[in-house]
Amino acid sequence: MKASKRVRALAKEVSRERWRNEFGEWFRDILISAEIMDYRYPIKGCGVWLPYGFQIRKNVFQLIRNILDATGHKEALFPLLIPETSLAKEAEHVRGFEAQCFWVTHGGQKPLKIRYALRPTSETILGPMLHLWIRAHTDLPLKLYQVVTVFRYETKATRPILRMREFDFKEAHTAHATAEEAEAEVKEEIENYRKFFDELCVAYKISRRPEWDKFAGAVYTIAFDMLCPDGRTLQIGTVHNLGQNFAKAFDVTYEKPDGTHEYVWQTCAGISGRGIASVLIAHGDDHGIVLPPRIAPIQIIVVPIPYKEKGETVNKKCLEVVAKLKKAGFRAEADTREDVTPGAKYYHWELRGVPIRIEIGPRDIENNEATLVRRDTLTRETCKMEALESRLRSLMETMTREMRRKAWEWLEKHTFQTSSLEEAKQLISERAGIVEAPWCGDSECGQQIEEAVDARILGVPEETQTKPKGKCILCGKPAKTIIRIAITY
RNA sequence: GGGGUCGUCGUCUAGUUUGGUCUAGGAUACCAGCCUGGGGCGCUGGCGAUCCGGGGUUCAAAUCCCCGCGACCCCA
Repeated sequence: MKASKRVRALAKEVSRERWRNEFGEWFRDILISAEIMDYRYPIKGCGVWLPYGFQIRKNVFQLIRNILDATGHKEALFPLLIPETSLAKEAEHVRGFEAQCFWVTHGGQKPLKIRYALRPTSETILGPMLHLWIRAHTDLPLKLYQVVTVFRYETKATRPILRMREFDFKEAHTAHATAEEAEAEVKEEIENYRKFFDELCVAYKISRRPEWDKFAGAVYTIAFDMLCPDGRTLQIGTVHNLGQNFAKAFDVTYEKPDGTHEYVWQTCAGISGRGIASVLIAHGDDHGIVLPPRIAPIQIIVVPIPYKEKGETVNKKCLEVVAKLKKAGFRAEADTREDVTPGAKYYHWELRGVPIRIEIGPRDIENNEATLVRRDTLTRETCKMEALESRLRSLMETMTREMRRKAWEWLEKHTFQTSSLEEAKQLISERAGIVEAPWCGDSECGQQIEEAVDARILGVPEETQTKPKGKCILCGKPAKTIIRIAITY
């Protein structure tokens, strides 16, 4: 057992056997052992973000905040409670959400006259306020976002981070004067999310969800999906064009320059804690998680390799290096625990995904060097002390680039094109990944495809304009589009 | 919505079929000390479980029955 572990550790390719073959268990274990989330809270679907996980989460939040700020979105904070009367205003919306709401029914001992829902999403919270705030075209566009937790009463398959009853939500809400502006905003949100996931080095497919699977109350829904190692996809971000549906429900109108009035055009977009999960999943291996330097709470861990009487010198050197790196803007720390061997420290920090490890021992000091180890490849190199900072900077860039490339390669390798229903079925049953096939565009037919292959239709590719060749995979009529099919989380 | 499997130290697990030998065993983690130190070192000692919660059957329940909570899987 120990021998095989050692061999694995020193092998050229970092092992991903468990990551691939026992993904569910791998993910669960990693959350606890890497100290990201403790899911043992006594309510189903609720978990505790542990300090290390919370720090990752914080860095991811900062990333999305920066991106939204840069496109003129203003952060705000709306209330948690929704009066039932508000939730009920948009017919489709309430139909989609009322069954998954937690309801506040009492104040103290007294039953409430009007029940309150804990927000499952916030469109109907914005509604009454937009009605008050928006008077004229000069008030538009209005671009807001908030970072909150939302609540959905999942009855069955809850999973840590992937499907929780309480989960964090970075939701953007916008209102515009024209349909065209709303449409442009949707494009902008998609670009924002691209940037976001590119920074996280996560690979994704962007699909226009089919009619029967769009957001309740939206005109259309664009979704980002990633592929998990077990061949199932995970929805990690959505952008919705709401048209005037909510504006009509909440009577949100504005005065045009010519004095007439019109309902506003709205969009909304959201990314949940799954955004964090996507990073953990995309880059994981049998040693643990691998964090892109951009979001790693600790970017560099310095491990002293003390030898008997030289222990003092080595530790001193390590602390010196850390101080220097901190000054240079790196998030660096030294692991000077005395009762833990260097090897144990390697495993400890690899599990937690620290991008770069620096080892400093007597040999390094003698040569005025440090030994650097990359977390993604576990490859070693030595570096002269005076070149350390620039080398670390370039290493981090290289790592980020290669992690991104590796993730995309993996996604593409598990995306299949076929025009045969049998083959699609086969691929899906093998959990091979995402299947792309020609489709006639008919909803009825689409839902029959879902049944036939026993999987979900993610939708029509949004990022490419691939012309479909041939006939619909099911009914044989001329194909109008490509659809993506996969087993989903 | 329907069906199934399961719940034992922090974690993983033995014991449950056939109630008594369980004062619940092991591994790992944790704590103390010694020894080490370029990939999970070793040794010694220690802490740690009213067996998910509640009720029932029985002389006797981790073990059988019922309800609840929670986890996992399959089907719709």
